[in-house]
Amino acid sequence: MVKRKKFATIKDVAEVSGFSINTVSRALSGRGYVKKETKEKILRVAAELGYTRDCTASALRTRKTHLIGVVVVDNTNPFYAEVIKGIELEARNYGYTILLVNTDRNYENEEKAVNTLVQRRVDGLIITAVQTKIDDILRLVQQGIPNVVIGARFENLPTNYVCSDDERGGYIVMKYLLDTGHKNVLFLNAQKYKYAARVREQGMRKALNEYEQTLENKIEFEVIYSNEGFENAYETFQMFLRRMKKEFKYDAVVCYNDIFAYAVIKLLKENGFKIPEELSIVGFDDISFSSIIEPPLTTVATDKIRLGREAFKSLIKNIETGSISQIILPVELKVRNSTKNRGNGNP
Amino acid sequence: MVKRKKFATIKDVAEVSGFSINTVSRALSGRGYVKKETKEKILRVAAELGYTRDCTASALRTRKTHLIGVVVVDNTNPFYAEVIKGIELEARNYGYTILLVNTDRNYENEEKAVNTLVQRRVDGLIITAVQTKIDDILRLVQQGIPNVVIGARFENLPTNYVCSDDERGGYIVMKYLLDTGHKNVLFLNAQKYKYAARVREQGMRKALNEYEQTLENKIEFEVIYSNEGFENAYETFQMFLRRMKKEFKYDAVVCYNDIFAYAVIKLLKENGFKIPEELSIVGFDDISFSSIIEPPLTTVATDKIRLGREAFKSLIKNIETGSISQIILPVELKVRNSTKNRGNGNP
DNA sequence: TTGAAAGCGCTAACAT
DNA sequence: ATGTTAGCGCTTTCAA
Repeated sequence: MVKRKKFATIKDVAEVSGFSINTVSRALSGRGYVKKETKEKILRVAAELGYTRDCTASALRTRKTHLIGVVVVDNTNPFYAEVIKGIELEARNYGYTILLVNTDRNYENEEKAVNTLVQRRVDGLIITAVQTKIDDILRLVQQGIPNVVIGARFENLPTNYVCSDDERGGYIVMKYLLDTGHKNVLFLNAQKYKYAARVREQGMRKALNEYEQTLENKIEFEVIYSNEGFENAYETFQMFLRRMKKEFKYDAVVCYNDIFAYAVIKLLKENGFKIPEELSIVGFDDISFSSIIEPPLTTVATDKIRLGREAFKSLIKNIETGSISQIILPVELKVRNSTKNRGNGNP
Repeated sequence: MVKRKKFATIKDVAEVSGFSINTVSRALSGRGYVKKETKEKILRVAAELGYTRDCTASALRTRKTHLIGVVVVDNTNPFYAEVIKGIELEARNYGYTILLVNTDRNYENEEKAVNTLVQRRVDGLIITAVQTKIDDILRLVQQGIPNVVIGARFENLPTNYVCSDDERGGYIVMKYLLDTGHKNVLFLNAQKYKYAARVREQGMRKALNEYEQTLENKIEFEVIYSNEGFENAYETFQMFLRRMKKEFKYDAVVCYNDIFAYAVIKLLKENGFKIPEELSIVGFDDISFSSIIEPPLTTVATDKIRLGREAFKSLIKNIETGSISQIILPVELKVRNSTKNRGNGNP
């Protein structure tokens, strides 16, 4: 085995170069005055010795680790994967490195994650919360530890958050469906403890109300709820289909996210439904597979990389200036082939 | 703004509890002798003061950060996403936290990533290498910094690696196609600087040779190469199709990975081919969408979460004992609906 | 069973 | 422009 070599320290560099520890420190960090030739010599010696700064030491001294904690429900979920990518990209730009922890949708894990990250003295945290409980986040706020929550809003709290405009997302989906002549809409939503689940439904109902008031037109709208994940959605929708038997009357199924939509599409195909001929399917998130699946999925898109970048920028601003930012990113309906115009809509 | 509170230190706990710093340290870390009542009192005081251990300080003193660096080409790639998940899961079990850095398939980024992680004094690194150049990894080995490479083998070097049995993967794919009566096989491979690209092709050729020797049966086998990613594969295959025009004669297209396969399926569908009626498609990796895409994709599966876990365990073993492990995980052909038996095969 | 003191590698205040 | 010194919060001898 190759024995791990001890790293050279600034002390070593000082001894070899003949300057003091302090001068070496200033030369290497670029802070403070050093004569040009001195600096050159020090840098040369440092290179010879294979010196690399020890971040653990400078972190202890300066109380800045340049580390940020990223707590996420599941990094394999394509939505979070892109958010993480955005965070990491921006963090790297700013000289930060991210500590990644998954919670597997479990609040206890989330709490543990936050605790270990605090122990590690991260400069701040970005959290996509499980949302069944938020005590851990409240505690962070109370302790004054910089943090940004992604995908949920705490309306009355002075906390940073970044999320997409989910109410508008729900609104534009419903409006689009009504405008294209759909009369029977089913919403396969996620559980309501999720912020996005609540407001997407709100947005849809808002569009529905507006439409019904202007047109005196009766629309069927039903909502069912599923736990997260392809399997759960598949099972929930399968049960629903069975209960409906032949009386399945919907001409559109809106799904809480694209993964739900994949489950719905799969089941409907298996049951002989033609999409979009017989009914339309809509998702949320526009994850990358949605454009290559069959049929390509109509969905409400958010720029997930941007979501991540904004979250990081919001965090860094909070770290540096203490200012709070609450950011809502725009959404956009991507109309693809899983929906079609059924005529006779709102002109 | 809520001012960030200074964290309580063991010194604070010592003063309040009336014991020495050292005793407090032992009580809190669990190392060394402390009387039961003393310990209880100390723990109580620590809790009152909201004490949390400062990892940056203990890392400096003990030279163990309990941090590991994970360098990955792109965390949004479903393959790597699962590998990361496996690493993170196992790391969390062992009290380690992962630092994640993307390289965007760029060697310079990989080198920078390795350098910053070394500066941060991670206890070890897990790297899915870009593979255009491996100097950075050689340097790690030479410096005696524990590391594990995922997905590539350095045959003559005493380095840790974990990969799947790609040669066998190629072999079983080709064997399966021949056994099910395919006569014209196209392989849309990745560029050959990739280890997996080379050995998958080798495995396929091996099966081909065995078959031709026993049966005196002539099989057409052609290989084309694409850069990584859906778009590149799409473009490469599109060019190929155009060049072929109407003379596209293959009854099977094997793809370097599932993402390539999605591109191929999309293009073939767009050009009116029926899958699997007219030709079979096979991928590698079995990422989660492969079972829900249309048609469900036949592919060579590896347990990616396990790949990640094994990588971490290999790393930790190397850190603790210095032993080298080279692990090759089994592969399995998942036959789904993108392939079919064309009869007249090897009985 | 507990305490005193040194020191990990770095930075920052102050002195020269 | 450079050096001296103290100290970040913890662990680790060693001594009591």
